[in-house]
Amino acid sequence: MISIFVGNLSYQTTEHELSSLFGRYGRVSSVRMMSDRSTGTPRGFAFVSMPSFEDAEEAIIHLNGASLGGRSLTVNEARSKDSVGGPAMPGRRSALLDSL
DNA sequence: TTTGAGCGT
Repeated sequence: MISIFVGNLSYQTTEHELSSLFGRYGRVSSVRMMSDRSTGTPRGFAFVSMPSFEDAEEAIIHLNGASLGGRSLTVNEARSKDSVGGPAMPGRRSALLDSL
């Protein structure tokens, strides 16, 4: 399972919007809109999970920089403090680096 | 408006 970070979202954007958008390029497993944990303030980003690297790669390449709700989306492999060292997992090629 | 949660060691 691959996690994809989607940033620069409009506050109007819904999980359903993202699901149908990403669904054009691959199989969407789940979409999570994030907001501030304690205040509930929208944080303007979301995570989309996809079942395979190929699905994620297609979605990232096609949707990074795309326009949604008047904003330019930021789309790339998710990282978090638990996945140290950047977007790609060890032994895997990064869709982003591969497309550059 | 840009990387999710926990809080211990």
